[in-house]
Amino acid sequence: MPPDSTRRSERSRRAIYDAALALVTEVGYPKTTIEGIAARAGVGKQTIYRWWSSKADVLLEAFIDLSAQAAEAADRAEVIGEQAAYEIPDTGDLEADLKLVLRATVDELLDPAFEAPSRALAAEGVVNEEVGREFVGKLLEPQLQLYVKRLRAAQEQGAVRADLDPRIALELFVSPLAQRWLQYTGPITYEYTDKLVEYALYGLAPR
Amino acid sequence: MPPDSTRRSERSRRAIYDAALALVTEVGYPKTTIEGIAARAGVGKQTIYRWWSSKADVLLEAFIDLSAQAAEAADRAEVIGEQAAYEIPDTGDLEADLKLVLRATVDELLDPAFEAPSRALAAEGVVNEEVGREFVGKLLEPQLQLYVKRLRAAQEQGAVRADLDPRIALELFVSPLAQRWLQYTGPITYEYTDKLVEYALYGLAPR
DNA sequence: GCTCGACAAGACGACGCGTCTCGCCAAGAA
DNA sequence: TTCTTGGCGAGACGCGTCGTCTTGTCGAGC
Repeated sequence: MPPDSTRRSERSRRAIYDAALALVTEVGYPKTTIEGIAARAGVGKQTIYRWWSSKADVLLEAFIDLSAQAAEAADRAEVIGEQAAYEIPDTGDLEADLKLVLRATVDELLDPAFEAPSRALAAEGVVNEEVGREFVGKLLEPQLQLYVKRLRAAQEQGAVRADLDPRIALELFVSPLAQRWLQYTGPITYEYTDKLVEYALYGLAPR
Repeated sequence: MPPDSTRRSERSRRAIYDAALALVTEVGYPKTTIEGIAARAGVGKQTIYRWWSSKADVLLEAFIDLSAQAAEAADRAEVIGEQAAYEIPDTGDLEADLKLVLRATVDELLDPAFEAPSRALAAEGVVNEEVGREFVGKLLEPQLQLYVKRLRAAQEQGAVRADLDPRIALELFVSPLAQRWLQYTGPITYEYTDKLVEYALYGLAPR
């Protein structure tokens, strides 16, 4: 039978999240062990096995929690443009808006606190379809839907062709950045993401 | 001191490649162990540790070998269009050529014999920069350079703007497919890759 | 005050790690 | 031919982590 969640220790849960994120950052995902997380968190191993099914599962929840905290903090501070986790700006200039957001994404991808855990989860997701789909569903796809929304607005404004599928269109500038980050296929710079936006909007063929 | 490669057993090398590829396909990368590869190949563990530094290293060489064999076979058969590992066709119609090659790539990505090992290596590469760079340098980048060559030809033909960087341009249609495959962010179909080519060539903005 | 179940701690057998020590055997030297 | 060399298959070894199980503690609700 499942454990009684009303008696669950919030203190342990938080300690486990913190320990998991710290260990992944410090020693890397492969050397992060359940035993290590338990020891660091001052927690019995059984407490981890009681609530999570695997190392990846722990890290996924820890990272979701971290993202939620970060989004909340950004929301409170009402900082626009630095890392708009909740919405993509709409100034009426699609090209400028996309360039701005992609530059912010570049900053986030290179932020060590986010890089280690998200790399670990992405890697696990490549080889473990269940983890992959959960990672995408809970973290990646919601971000991508922000682009869908912005592109739909652009279609109404006439800045993007009305017959295009926004969910595919966004991949033209998001996926190249993602691939460079995931697979080290090239450098990640503002100049690069700016070009991606330009190439995607105006096409490779001459006008 | 390094071992004497002139006395190396070719028989063992091949058996190790075969065992590694088979195990990754059958039980998955995480459950593939050096001990398991050795046992399956009928080989002492030390023989593996003598010539390779890690599980990823073994698999990388095994997969490179597999790819080389496949390319050689395709070359011999002179099959054009099904899986052109050596060159991208140039019929003068860039859109058609790219659609054809991307459709072939879709087939390859869904081929079980290639999928398991290449997923495993990609995953390892995400979290292990050294493996990642080797994977890219030896396997991925050579493939991408075929697109660079084809796009350069298209630029000379006037089918692609002369001021674009072909190495970035190719990412508009290759990376989205790669991301969907790696991260399960969406279905992979011919219709999808066809659209990628169209969107990339003619742009998102109205003409 | 009593019960119940999560908790920290850690013992347990299983297993893969990477290193090592054995004979065995084939190729080149004497 | 005989001798030497070094990779070879096999597997023992100590170590660390796995996931499970046991023990005693503690706090919340009846």
